[in-house]
Order: sequence, then C-alpha cells, then structure tokens
Amino acid sequence: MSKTETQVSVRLPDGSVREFDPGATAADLAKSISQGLYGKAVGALINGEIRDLFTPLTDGSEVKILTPDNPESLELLRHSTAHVMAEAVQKLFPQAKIAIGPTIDDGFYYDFEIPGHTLSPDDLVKIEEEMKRIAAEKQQIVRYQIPDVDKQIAEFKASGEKFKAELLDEHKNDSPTLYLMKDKDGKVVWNDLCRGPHLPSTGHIKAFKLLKVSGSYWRGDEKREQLQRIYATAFWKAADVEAYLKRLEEAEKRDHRKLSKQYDLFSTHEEVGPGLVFWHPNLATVRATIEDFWRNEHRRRGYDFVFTPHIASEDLYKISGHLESYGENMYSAMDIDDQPYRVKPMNCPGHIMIYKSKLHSYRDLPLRFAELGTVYRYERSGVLHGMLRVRGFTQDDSHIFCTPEQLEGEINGILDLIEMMMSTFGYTYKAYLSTRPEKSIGTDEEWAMATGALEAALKARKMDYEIDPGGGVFYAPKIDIKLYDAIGREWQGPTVQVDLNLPRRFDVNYIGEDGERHPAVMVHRAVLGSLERFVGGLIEHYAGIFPTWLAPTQAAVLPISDKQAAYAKQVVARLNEEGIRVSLDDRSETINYRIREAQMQQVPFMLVVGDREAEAASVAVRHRRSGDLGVMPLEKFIAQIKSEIDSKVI
RNA sequence: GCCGACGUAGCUCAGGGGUAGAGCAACGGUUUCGUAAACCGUAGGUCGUGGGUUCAAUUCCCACCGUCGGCUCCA
Repeated sequence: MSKTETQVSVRLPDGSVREFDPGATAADLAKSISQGLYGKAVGALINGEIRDLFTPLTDGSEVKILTPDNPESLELLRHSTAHVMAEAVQKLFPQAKIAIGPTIDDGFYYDFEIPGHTLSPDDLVKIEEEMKRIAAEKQQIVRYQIPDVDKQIAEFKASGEKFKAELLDEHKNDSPTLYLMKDKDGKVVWNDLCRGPHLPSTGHIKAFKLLKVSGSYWRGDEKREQLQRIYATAFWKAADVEAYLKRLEEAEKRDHRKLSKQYDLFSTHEEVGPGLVFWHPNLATVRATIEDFWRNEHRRRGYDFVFTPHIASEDLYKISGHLESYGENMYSAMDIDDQPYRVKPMNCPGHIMIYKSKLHSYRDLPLRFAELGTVYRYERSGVLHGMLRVRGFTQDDSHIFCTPEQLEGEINGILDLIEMMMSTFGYTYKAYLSTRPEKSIGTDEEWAMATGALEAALKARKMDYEIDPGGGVFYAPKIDIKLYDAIGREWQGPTVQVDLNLPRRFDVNYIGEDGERHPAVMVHRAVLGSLERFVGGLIEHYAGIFPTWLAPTQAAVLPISDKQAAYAKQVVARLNEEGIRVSLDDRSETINYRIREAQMQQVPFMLVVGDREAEAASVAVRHRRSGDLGVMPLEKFIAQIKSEIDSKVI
C-alpha cells in the first residue's frame, strides 16, 4: 500500500470535487457535506452502482449520497428488509434454512426450507412483529469480507445452511461477503451470505408488509427442493405502503374473473375441463365486434382470409418440427383409420399448405394469409388463469409470404396495423427487438437480413424500441410489443417474427424474375394474440366498462309506464334499424329500479320515454357517466351515438 | 405437475357431529311510477365428487375434481 499517504478525491453530482484522507467512506463524504445529509444517508451511488454507506471512497470516483428521497434507495431498503425478514423467520423457526431473497419490482421475497412447518397467514403476522422488534433494535448491518471461504462453507454446512454453502461454493472466487447483523453491544446476532448493498442499520426500516406465502423451488428447478416463499414489500413511508396496497386492491377489483360474474361475460365448467372458455352473449358481442373491426382492417390492408382444419395427420407436425420441439404442449394423438392425427397447436403449417397448393410467381407476392384460428395447447394445470391462460384459444394469426426485398415494407405495414389497433383500444405500448439467441438455426446472413429488416422498419416508423440481445426464438428474430393498460400494468402484446425455419422445412419457394426457384420469406405475426387473452385483458383495462362501440348493449329503452309501450317499441325498432345494439326494459318495475339496473350493467345510454317523449318523437337521454343529458329528438340521438360508435371513442 | 389455501341456493356470504340460513337474483300477485333498489307472497341446496371413522358426517380423516396464490427475478 504505497498510496496510503495520498489523498482521495471524488466528484459529486454537482461537479465539485472533494478530497479525503485515505480510508474515508461515503459516510464521511455525507458528513462533510452536511450533518443533515449524513443523518438521512442510507447508501451511496458510486460510479452508477448502489453501494453501502460505509464503502471506502476510491480516488477519482463519482459519488452521490443516497437518501430515502432517491428512488434508487428503495432497493437498498427492500434488500435489507428481506434480511430482517429472514432473521425473524430463523428466530421464530430455528430449523429454517435460508435460500435467496432478492428484490423484485414492487418489493422482495425470501425463500426458506422449514422442515416440519408450513407457513400460514398467522405466521406472517408473527414474523412481521419480530421484524418490527429487530428494526426497533436498530441492529447494525455490517459488510464482512469472508477471509477463509472453505472454512465458511464448512460452517454453513455444519449449521445446515446447505443453500448458502452451495451458493458460496459457486461464488468462492468473487471475493464473497457476509452481512452481519449486530446488536447494540456489537454482538453478531445473525448473518447472511450476500453481496449487498445494505442499509447501515435496521433502524431505517419502518414501513413494510408481508403479503403472501407460496411454494417455490430451489433455483426455480422443480426437480430440486421445494421451498416456502414469503412475498413482501417495503417503502420508506407507511403512506406508501398503504398506497401500494390500495393499488393491489384496485387491480383486484378489475380482475376479469370477478367482473365476469358481475357482467355475465364468460364461464368455465368442471364437466368440460379447465382452461376451456365459454363466451356468454355479452362477451361474445364484444368479441364479434372486435372481429368485425379486425376483418375490415385486414381486408383494407390486402390480407386474404383463410380457414384451416382443426386436426391434421401427425405427418404435418413431423415436417413442421412441432412434434419434436413443441410436442410437450400438444395433445396426444387420436386414431383415425389407423393413422395418428393431432389437434392443431399452431396455424402456420396450415397456411403453408395453402401457399404450397400451387406454384407461386414473384408477381403473386406478397401473399398475406389471415385466420382467426383456434388452437389447443397443453398448459400445466397450475398455470391456468381465467381467460388469460387457457388450453383452447383463437389467435388472430397471419402469415405473410414475400421476397427478401419486400420484407421491410411488409413489416412496416404490420407495425402500422399494430399501432393503429392498439391505440384504438387505448393501450400505450413499447417495442422490443429480440436478436439471435445462442441456440439457433439458420445462417448469419439470414439472421442479419431478417433482423435488419425488422430494425429498419422500426426506424422508418420512428418507433421507440429497445433491443433484447439474444432474446429471439431459435428460428426467428422478432419484435414484441408490450402494452400498458389503464392502471399502468404491462401486458404481452403483438408479436412479429421472421421465420427462418418453416420455409426451409416445407420448401416454401417462388419463381423469380430469373425463372429460378427462390426460398420465400415467411413472416409470422399476431396483433391481438389470443382473443381469450386479449379480451380478458381488455376487461381489466376497461374495468368491465366497455366503450360504446364495444358495449354489449349500447342503449336501453325504458318506458315510464305501460302507456308508452308502443312508442318504446318504435324507438327500439328504429335503433335496431341503424345497427345499434338496443334492449327494451318494459318490466313492471319502477323506473328508478330499471335505471339502476341498466346503470349497474354499464349500459352507455339509457333512453327514458314517457308521454312527453312519445308525443314529440324524442328521448330523454341518460348517460352512464354524465347522468341526465336532457330530452332530444330521437334522430339527433341516433346521429350522436352513431358518430361515437363509428369513431370508436374510448 | 409441485407447495399452500379454498369449494354451503344463480350471486355474495353465515353456520356447524344430530340431514342447513340471510340478502340480492328468480317465480306469482299487487303497483304504472320522470332519472341508482315499490309492496306482499312462493320456490330454490344429496353443503364439489367418491370412500373411510361414527349410532349419526355437510361438519372429522383420505383420495379425486375444480378454483385461487405462487413455482423467471440469484449470494
């Protein structure tokens, strides 16, 4: 250490430079700025990385002191709270062995193996209390470089901490560290193998909530130990925890399965089997409206509609390779005339059959085949979820066959369709370009051509995108679009893939200008994805309150009394004539009762008709949100609602 | 598939070793009403399915089915 005499200089976010004696830590820096900052400091951002507050400063680094006001500090808080949770669990259940406890988007979790005990919600309360005690004790959290790794591994093994032993063995060459929890007398009360960083003391931990217990596997591998996982979250302020819980509640209210009961949307049945969705009339109307929209847009954009069978000889999936690479998700064969047949898991082979039914000239291309194709895939029972994860679903599938020269233009066209449809439904979105993964087929040139075309189209459209290196599938680079719904949640959206595999397997080609055969380029794309998932997501996006153009019932006619029955029927007939989805509620309930019911069913417009309206060929309009809009001529109302429907107002 | 919780009328839920109850919905009648719940009455359940324990099971035990929360986030 020849430099011990040299001063250490660091740069602060404002550009100023400060000098310190060697061995000074970020905490000393904070103290030198102000006592107030020192009091609030919980860590430091050193050269862009979150570090402990007591990290020694190194010459020439850029240092920013983190306080609870910096968003980055939440990670410190959550990571340390995870340690406190683990400490509490081991205090209450001494036989518990700790696995890992990372932070996640909205909080953190910790995995445990607890022989002879299964965590219950009651345990969570006890653990929370123990955590509060540890926090109140203001235990110091101290970084400790492991001097003798083998000895430490042996210690972990001796105390039964087999997971920590395994991890440490893997990281033995990364100068591994422990974090020690020390009580006020400086005695080590707990430790955890961890690379950090952490808060300086548990005293900063004030607002947290344990959320749920669930099962998990050591290293996510179902062949290894089954562990118990506690999910939790932590914030600096109790009010933030409350706000977070409120958000969870809000999301729960939008749960499509719950809204389905309220608005009579869909069902599944034990007699039928899990993951198979029945669309009730209300939701079927929404779907049919979306499908009409979808068809019109595709027709306008030069797509050809096709239909393909739901079962096919196994030979087809041998050629496509699905049997080999996707077989686990396919239903077992059925015997037809001694030949094995399969229910289709994908539409692509079928579309290729149509393409290959004749020879194609370059003049035919591009060919755009589109189908609302229903497929069946085996999903493990534990992952099924309402309409969002099912075993039978309809994809808005399309396959475009084109020349390499046409590829970029085709992708541009697809992206245009995607942007148009997603904004129609009110989603914001972001594109991700996934490039060649390690395990993949095809040549470098093919990947470069396909990936280049995808990226060029994104650029040409000036779309905001991120690159996911190596995130492509083994046979294709792709663009995935992520959607963000009304409460900011992320959904899997449209996808565009340039398939380098199937054209070769099926020998998909065309005759070029030169009279020779050339391999065709095949683009696989879905805009809505699965209609089940898309519409399920829409229910949550809209909280069950569909915009007028999608609403199952767009207007309800409510006669004040029997006297206006004839006029009410006229109004209904007139609206029907205009293609407006209208219902008549002439039950002998009070008008208030019928308004309430229509209101609760989120019917966009209620048309109250009494004697005054019957005489003047008018309707008294009530809107589900704005309330009473007053009386207007029937024809005027028709013009208004039609314009709202036609422009698909969200 | 694995771990855990749950399954009572159409819905939301109460109850609990001695064969079940409310509100809403449904049905019948009365009421004909002007912008979010009129009144009276009736009916409705082999308490998810199968097995076991028991004099007796919807309740306790086991299995199965289904639903729900998780099982990717790396010390």
